[in-house]
Amino acid sequence: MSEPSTTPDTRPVRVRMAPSPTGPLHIGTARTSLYNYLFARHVGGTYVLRIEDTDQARSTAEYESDIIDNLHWLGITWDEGPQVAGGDDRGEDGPYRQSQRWDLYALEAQRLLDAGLAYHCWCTPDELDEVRRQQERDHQPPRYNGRCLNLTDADRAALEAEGRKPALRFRVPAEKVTFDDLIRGEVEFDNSLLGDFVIVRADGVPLYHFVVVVDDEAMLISHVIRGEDHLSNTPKHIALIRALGYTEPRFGHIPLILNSDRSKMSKRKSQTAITAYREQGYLPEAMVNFLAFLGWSPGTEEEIFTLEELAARFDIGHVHKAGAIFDQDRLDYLNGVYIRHLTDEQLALRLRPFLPSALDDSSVLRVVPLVKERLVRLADAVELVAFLTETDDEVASRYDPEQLVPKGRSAADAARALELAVAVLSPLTDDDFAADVLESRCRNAAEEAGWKPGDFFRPLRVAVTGRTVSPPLFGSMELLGRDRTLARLEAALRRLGALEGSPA
RNA sequence: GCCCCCAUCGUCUAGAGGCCUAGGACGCCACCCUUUCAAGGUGGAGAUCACCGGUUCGAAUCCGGUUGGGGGCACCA
Repeated sequence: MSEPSTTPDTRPVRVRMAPSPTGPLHIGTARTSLYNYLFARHVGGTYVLRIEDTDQARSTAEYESDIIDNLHWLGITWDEGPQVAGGDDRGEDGPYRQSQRWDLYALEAQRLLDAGLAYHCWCTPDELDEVRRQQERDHQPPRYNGRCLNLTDADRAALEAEGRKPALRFRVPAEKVTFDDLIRGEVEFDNSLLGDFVIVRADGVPLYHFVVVVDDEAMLISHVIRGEDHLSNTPKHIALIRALGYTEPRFGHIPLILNSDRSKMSKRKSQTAITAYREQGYLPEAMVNFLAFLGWSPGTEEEIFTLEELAARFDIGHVHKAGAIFDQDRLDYLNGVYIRHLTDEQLALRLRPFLPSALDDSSVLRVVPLVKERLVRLADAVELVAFLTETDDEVASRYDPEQLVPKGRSAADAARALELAVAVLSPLTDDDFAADVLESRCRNAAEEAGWKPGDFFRPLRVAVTGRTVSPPLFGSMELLGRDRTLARLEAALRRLGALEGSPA
């Protein structure tokens, strides 16, 4: 087994995140980005963002924007790459989109070809498929059989004459490869099991395993921190690094985020797009805190950390080896914690985009104290305050005698409670219509009627909000205002009256 | 199939040979508070540290094997 020609650790710390814009920012990519960010910030290194868009057929500008926007949303910033700090591309080693770096790849591919370390391959997909199937039948590792390695010049000329374009295959040295993973320690692979792999497609497009190695060298990356799904690909990269005479970076493979069935987290089984969580009103602070703890902990019992605190504490050596299931309940809990930590003004600002524009800014601010302790996600506020923007008729259409009437009471009882409420509230002016006044009047009325407050309030709540679950009743009435509150109480009363008039 | 990685309550985790009759948090259950729902408070159930062997005076922690799970093996990334 051969040793790398250059020692790692001689470079200043530079890490990179290399998302592929073939889909919206994925939870797993976000977490890998976060760990790279924390690692870089912890040691004062440089963080590079590189867009891996060699697969032009699947990459789109929309996905690239989604990835960049959501990374920004999470608070993750990079020193070099596209839209640094939300502005222009910046950095000395750009461009930072692989689709703009093809000259470099072509040059490096030619070097390998000239040195005899790579060769043209004319095999068709069908032929390769057949070989693979045969190998499976023979219980052999599926790998390229080296057919085009032994072509004569005449063979080659004949194939070229047919007008066929060759792919370029890397000639993998049959040797054992060892590396010291930052998280897993010493790992050994036998590259003789690998088979020569394609590094440039027949149409001239360079492939991932090749470009990742070329770019990491060109961008002087010192530590490659990525998902465990790349662990088995690392020996390929190391073989390429050696063939090209590059410096071998340190590798660190972080555990995967898992579906509840412990398979790699996927769109099929989980919600994987960061955007989706953002749209439901998860806070970026909660998301970051949650993601950081999926595979890492500071080794104490503290669990609420800001991004800055995480960067100060983060230690790659404490990252777990085993995968972690994405636990929605825990995310929900953390999100609630972060929502409650916000000031009313901050929460109002965050809630603004989720609430209807019919609710003006000052109303949003007034609504905050009523909903703050009840929110898991920001979007939950929509249903909680819907009674404010719904018309009286819309609310009335929700009235259901089952809900209007408290357990163990009759419709007549419920009507009586509504009548009493109207009686004690209607004398109030609009200015006097404040929660504490409303509450004391209604409590007195309940007491005089011999009702438990909870039972008495039930028909009022349903009348005013159209729902059995609502923000605190009297604060809700205050926000609604005198006239609308009374109109709804009376509408509910009519509903109950109609009920009594009809046969049970 | 081949190669590699992994293994502490349902889940996220603490644990770096004695501090562990295994701690915290989420979730769950009960009670308290209470105008609904939440939030908050108190308490509880929940892990023979996957299994088997070894090393050691002593192992959740070190070693080997077994089992189970996962990942990778593309002219995708």
